[in-house]
Amino acid sequence: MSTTITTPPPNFIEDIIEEDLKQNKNDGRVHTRFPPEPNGYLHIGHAKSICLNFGLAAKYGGLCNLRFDDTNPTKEDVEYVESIKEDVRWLGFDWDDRLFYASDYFDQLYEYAVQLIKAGKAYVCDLSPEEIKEYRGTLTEPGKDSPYRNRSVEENLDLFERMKAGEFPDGSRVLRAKIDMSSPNLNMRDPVIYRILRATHHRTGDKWCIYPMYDFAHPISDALEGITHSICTLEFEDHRPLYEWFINNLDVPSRPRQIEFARLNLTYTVMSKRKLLELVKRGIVSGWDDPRMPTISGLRRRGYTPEAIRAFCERIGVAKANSMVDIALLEHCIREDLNKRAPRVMAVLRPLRMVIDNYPEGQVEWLDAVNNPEDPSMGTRKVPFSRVLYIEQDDFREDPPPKYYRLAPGREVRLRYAYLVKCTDFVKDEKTGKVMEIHCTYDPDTRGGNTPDGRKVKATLHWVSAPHAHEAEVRLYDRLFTKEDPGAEDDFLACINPNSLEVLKACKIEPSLAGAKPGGRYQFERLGYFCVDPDSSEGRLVFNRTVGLKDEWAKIEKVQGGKGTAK
RNA sequence: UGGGGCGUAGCCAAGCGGUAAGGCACGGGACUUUGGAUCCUGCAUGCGUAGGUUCGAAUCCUACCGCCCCAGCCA
Repeated sequence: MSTTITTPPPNFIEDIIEEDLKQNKNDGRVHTRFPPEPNGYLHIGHAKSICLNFGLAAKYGGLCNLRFDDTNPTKEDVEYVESIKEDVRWLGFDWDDRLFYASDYFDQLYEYAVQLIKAGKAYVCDLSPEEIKEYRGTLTEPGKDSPYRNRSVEENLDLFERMKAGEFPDGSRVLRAKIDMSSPNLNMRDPVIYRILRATHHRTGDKWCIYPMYDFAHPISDALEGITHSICTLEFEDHRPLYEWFINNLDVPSRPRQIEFARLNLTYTVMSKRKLLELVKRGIVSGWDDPRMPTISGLRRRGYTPEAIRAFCERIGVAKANSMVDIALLEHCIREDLNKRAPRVMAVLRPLRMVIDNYPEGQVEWLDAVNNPEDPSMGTRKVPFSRVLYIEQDDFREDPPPKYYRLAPGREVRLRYAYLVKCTDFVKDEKTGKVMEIHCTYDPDTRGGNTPDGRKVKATLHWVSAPHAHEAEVRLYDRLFTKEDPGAEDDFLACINPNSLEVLKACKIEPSLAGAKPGGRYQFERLGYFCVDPDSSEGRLVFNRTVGLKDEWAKIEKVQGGKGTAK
């Protein structure tokens, strides 16, 4: 029962595809595409779309293209295309030789525009941007025809040719589709399909000074690639009639169908590229790959796995209702994955010195520790034990609150894989009142943590042998925003969490970690999952906390209204 | 007060006329050398509201209510 593979519930897009397949539309082909604009880094919301598009293709034995929607050179950059390719690949998807760019089709797009003009279905309009807006009408009032709407085919052809040739200044003229200025759908009120824009394109350089609009380029690009199901987000629903208008009025090689689904929203973060860019530009985060960012590169650096992200995308489902997914689900997915795969290791984040008074000075024992109790094939390792250790400050209380069953004066606990120790004394700094050191005695009969007499202890603590410990820096992350839906605030920057990053510089880690490589993921026992940050250097490792372990005590403490140093 | 969508538990989400899947979260318990993991267990007489059709309605019909999107030469 626990091993049943949970198949994701069918979604409405699969229903549509299966119906199309049944009717043998598109000769039974399924061909999707993921069409990012290279104007920012990919985020978890894009991951949903990527998993959907590539997943659908895989499920139905079809193909999925990667196509950059690069029709606006003023906002796009190669930096972004490179990062996008890397992220899609990292997520585990492969577009084989089907890497395309809308800019690949600029020549054909131009010819299609000419085709429209010749059919009397497009015209060059000299209205200024402000005038076009006025003529468009409002939500409740129809627009009115442009005075240039009835130019002759010849004049339009000539003008459009000259637009291309660079004879007119930016913004002075546009090419418009001639549809219906009184349509209740604003997108159908003679939409602009080409504008004059002197900008260097990251791929076509200065070859063009006119660029097609999304609404024109997208359906044609889809058709040229033989896309069968063109999946996009809800805000394009109103554009579907226009998408279909181009498909129906142009001599294109195939007839793709647009389907819309609800984009992903996650609690306690923002997903708009504009807002993410702002966080980067203002230096609120260290970059697009800051581990607090919901970007793919941020999640990767944070220690998330592609498997966890894919599992998440599968569980959230695909539907048309706007929704906001609890970030706890994402955290659940990474814990679930790492629990099975991450080697366990002991690390002390906030060290407290423990001296075992009856343990022989200078003696060292190398004890066996299990690498992953979830997976015996991962084997065991040796960890050094000695007279002086570090334990977590939070694992000792001078006055233990109710339900606290870690170390306290007179109490006995187990040191994981080592011995049972009893606290006999502790040293306090007179000025600060802070506990500086604790003294214990150990029971030699409990080697390995076993109790031959059947004696029970309520707590098992992690520890690191002081003389053998390596030092490391650990970065603890918390949610970037204090509000569930920062995007809904007047100023999303006003609810930035000032404590979203805490850097601990003097952490103690067990020596087996010495050779850890950037990207390596571990469970620090009892603390959480951590991964080695690229900032690590030869002798000094830097770890990012991916996610904490579930923490029963933290819950208890919270309802007790306790202080607690952790978190 | 134009058009396009969407309303099933705290959050996602199945359900397609035969009597409300699943996951997350949350609560209870078992087990435990991680207060982890795992395992049991509880959690919508109810599907935005009100009517109607039907032996039977979350599913069909009508009306109403609420939320989202659209007036870029952005995508």
